[in-house]
Amino acid sequence: MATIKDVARVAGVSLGTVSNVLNGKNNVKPRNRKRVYEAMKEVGFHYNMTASALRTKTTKNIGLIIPSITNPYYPELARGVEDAARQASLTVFLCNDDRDVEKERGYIQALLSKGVDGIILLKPRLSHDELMEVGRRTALVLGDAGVDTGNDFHVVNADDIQGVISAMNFLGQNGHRQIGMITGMMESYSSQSRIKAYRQYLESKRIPYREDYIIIGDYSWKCGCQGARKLMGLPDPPTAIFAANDMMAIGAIKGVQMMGYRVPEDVSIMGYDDIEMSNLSNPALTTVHQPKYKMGTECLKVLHQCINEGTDSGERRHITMDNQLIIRDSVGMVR
Amino acid sequence: MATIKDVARVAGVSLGTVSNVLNGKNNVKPRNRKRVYEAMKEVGFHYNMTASALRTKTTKNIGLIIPSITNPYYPELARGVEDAARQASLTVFLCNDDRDVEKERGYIQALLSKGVDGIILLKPRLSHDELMEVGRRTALVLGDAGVDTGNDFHVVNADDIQGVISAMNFLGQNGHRQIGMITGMMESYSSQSRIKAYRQYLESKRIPYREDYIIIGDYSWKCGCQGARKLMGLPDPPTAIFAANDMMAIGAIKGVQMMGYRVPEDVSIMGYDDIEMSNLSNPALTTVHQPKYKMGTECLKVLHQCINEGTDSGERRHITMDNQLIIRDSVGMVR
DNA sequence: TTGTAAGCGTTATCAA
DNA sequence: TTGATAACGCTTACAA
Repeated sequence: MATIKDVARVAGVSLGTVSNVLNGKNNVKPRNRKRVYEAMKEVGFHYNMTASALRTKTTKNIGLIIPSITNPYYPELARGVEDAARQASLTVFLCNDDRDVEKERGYIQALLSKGVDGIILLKPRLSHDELMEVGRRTALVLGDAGVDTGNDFHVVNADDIQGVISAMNFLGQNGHRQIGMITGMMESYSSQSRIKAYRQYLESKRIPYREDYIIIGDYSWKCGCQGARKLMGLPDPPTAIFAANDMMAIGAIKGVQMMGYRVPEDVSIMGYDDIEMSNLSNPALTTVHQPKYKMGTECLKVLHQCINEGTDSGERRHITMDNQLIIRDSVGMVR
Repeated sequence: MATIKDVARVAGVSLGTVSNVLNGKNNVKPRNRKRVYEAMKEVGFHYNMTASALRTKTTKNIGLIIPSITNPYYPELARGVEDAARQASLTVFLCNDDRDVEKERGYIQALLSKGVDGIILLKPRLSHDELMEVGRRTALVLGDAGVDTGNDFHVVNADDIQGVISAMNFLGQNGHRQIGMITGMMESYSSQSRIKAYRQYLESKRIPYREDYIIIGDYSWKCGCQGARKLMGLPDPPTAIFAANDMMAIGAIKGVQMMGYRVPEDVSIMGYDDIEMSNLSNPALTTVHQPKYKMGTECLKVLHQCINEGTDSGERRHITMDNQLIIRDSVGMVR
């Protein structure tokens, strides 16, 4: 493998000069610059970023840690960070941690040891202290992180409260007061804030909270299907079902249809996320759009700033992205 | 940042000894090994893989280049390579090339320069020669690659011919002889082989090939929707529609339903891929299952062998994975 | 504007 | 079993 040394020799210039043309410095005589380019071609030179990284302590690599790319929420987000990373000449390591602390820790250690310039960590499970330590070692941006992050981290969140409230409001406007909910896993921060917002809405409308209207789900469509069936099996079933993500909502549609109910004539279904498939369910799903791609680009933008400023510049950015109600066909007036 | 030099000093041993314990060599006295560990803790040592990579010329990083992670075919495949990579202590760079040669080339150059130990490239667009050059510089595994790869590369393919034939056979068994097809983009190798297999089936059954039964699609559900509508608008519409992927098939279901047709009573719809959503369409989609996750793990397995053997060990592996017909509810007997 | 040389943090070779 | 030392391929003072 040819190195800059070979290039220098062939071009009849010094190492430093070759390095300078490689780095686009303008303190090189055109004549020499040309010679260097020719020599590079002649010897078949390939730049070695590892060596550069060792010297400069920057790899132009970043890590993206998400629960799982197979969760339909994440491909778009990942694409967002990737596109923005590409623009910033960064390459991204993709890591799926399955929301498992051990895996998360493992990936972070690996990334750190590989010298990434920064890490975007979604739905972090690590303790505050551990995260602080990571933040000391590299640029760190948290996504979909809990409130307990205080002002210690850069955070990009979707506004779950606002999203849930607008969904509930729309249900309310359609006359629904008996609203069942299928939640996500309760250890998830966003599940908790979604259910909190649900209760908040109920209180504001003086609608009593009913334990039996709550199904704890796991974000899978099967769960949505079963959950909806359980809800509709109640002696006093809800007139609307709000699922904490679209997969479960689509499962819920399937579930109630299997029982012979029509959507939305007999029961309304509201989703959350607005994944591509929501257009395609039958009826098309009314849901809350999360700006997934935008969240990805935003995460990278913050990370990039963070990298350029150095880790320890005082201010921590806190970005909250708005969600938007998407009205399609799965919610109707209460019968 | 503490280095092994600091560790060595504090532990009162030499650099080499520290390196040896770090690399799990057993030629270190237990006593010294213990001292080293203590010293590492004391000085807060963090292993620097960049330095190691420079010296050993192996980064434990690999690249995965796919068209786009937002295409529902790829998350599962990516997860497969990631899981297998994790087991092999490899970290993976994710690159979306949108099937654009320039982007593909750009990513490959970047990965090469970053010293990846290998690259998994799906649906390659580069010329044979360029790919050969890449293969000379790093371990290379091609996925979903055309036939023109000859015996020059390691290749993992799904058996499109067999998959399409079994789908067509099933349609045939249900009495269908007028079968419309919505293809993928024609520059895609797998689109071509799918349509080839379609024609092959027709010939074998002595069914004339009809140009007007072919819609050129782009793998999007919208296209499936429009395509199906066009097909059903024909004076002599098909009794079954075979879409080259599930997204288009689900779009097709939606499209024909909008026209008032029932699936499968009035027209049957067959998909391809078996993405998770196919369970959820209404009716549930009959389709051909592609072992996406398995393809991912298989790609990595081959790459890993390839890395361990060195690039130039003669034999090129060629793996073809079977597809499997999944019978659900969108195909029925011809009326 | 160019050349020289030190150094980034490891691993590997060789001698002790 | 250990220690000293030379790489690995680049960047960056500093000197010329």
